Amino acid sequence: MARPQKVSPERIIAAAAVEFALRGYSGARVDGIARRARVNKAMLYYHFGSKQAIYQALLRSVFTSVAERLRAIASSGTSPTEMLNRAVGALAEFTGEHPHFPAIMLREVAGGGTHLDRETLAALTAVPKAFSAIVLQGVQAGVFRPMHPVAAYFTMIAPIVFYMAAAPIRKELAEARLLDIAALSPDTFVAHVQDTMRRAFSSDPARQRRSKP
Amino acid sequence: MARPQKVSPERIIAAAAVEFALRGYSGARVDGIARRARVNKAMLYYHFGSKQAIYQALLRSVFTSVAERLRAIASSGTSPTEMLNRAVGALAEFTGEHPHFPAIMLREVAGGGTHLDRETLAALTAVPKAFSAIVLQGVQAGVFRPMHPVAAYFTMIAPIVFYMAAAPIRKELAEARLLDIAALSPDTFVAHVQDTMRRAFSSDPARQRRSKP
DNA sequence: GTCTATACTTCGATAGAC
DNA sequence: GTCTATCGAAGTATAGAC
Repeated sequence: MARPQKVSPERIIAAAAVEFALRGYSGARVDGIARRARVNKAMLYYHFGSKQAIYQALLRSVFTSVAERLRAIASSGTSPTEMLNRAVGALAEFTGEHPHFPAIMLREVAGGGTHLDRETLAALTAVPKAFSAIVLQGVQAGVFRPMHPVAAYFTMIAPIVFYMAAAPIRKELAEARLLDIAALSPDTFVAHVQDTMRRAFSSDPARQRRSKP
Repeated sequence: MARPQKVSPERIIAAAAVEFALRGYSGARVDGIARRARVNKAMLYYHFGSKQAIYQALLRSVFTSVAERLRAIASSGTSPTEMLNRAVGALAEFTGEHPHFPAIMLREVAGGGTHLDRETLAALTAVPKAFSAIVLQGVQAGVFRPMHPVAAYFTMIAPIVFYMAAAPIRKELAEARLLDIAALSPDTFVAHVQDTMRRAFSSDPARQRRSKP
């Protein structure tokens, strides 16, 4: 019978996601995280010990979730082409649930892993590994052309993450009438990436429409 | 006959590029920029007035250079497919000359343009506009499938910038033996992206090899 | 476990001599 | 134009009461 007050650590991580995504590691303020989580700043230090520890806990949580979704798709038993579609869709869907994910990923890549310990790096690595499993199945089945699975990973995840993270700047450019992108909705773009990846990965044009030549 | 001391503003911008790329806007230190540029900190304020002004000058310079290269390709008169190859190559080449460019771009996208004035936003916009000119030529000639040119832009630039910016983290993961990417050199990846984009943008399999069906 | 108050540090910016 | 010295704000982290 302990009670009322919601858990805390989860709320703190959720608040940290917003703060780090918006301002970056250095720009994020511990006070800002505390305010967003509606807990006292001392609580952050009580639960996590440091700003860096909060950051690492956040990244481990995010990357582990993403990798799990991709692994589920990789072991679903459907066709590689369908897995590819679902992988792109799953990333878009994950972004819908965690709108801060793309910016966090972009910032961490740009930061070169400076603030990460080995465990967090391992969690990050699980994402390309999960996607590689999909690519390898497609290549071995002959429906994808031979390619380095990590190269395929970069060409798939970068457009999705980049476009999604660019949401604020796209909005700003559209409103300032600097760029005409009214027709480019997120759904449209996700479909574009699925189409693009399917064409780019297919082993050859003849097989592009039928999986059994 | 003024003399000795090299110009300064250029040196400051070059130093700022390194500092901002490595640490992000908030993480970058004005003292750090001054030290890298081997000028006194007061000189930065004499020439630029504020940290933010240095940042904006840097971004205008970088985006303007990139846009110019793409525009040159767009008006070169070669085939759209060749332009596409050259655009990807030009971005890779630009990164070779300005190794900090990818991280700066990723960080700015993630930051949502927060630190930018309208002029800098316009300079940023020139990049997708220049690439769109290439895409539109290809679509009108029938060698590219119909697509939103800005969608095409995102799918092309994101992999290059993302992969290049990831250089430090790729190195770290490879050395920690967390990911096997020894075979994935920058040259290999650039060729992969060129191949991927050519396949993804082609109007249809039959036309992939001949421009006149 | 939770909060207030504060110690300690770092950073952006400027004053003022030369 | 260039430098040294420094101010004031803001930031991370902690002490200590409850």
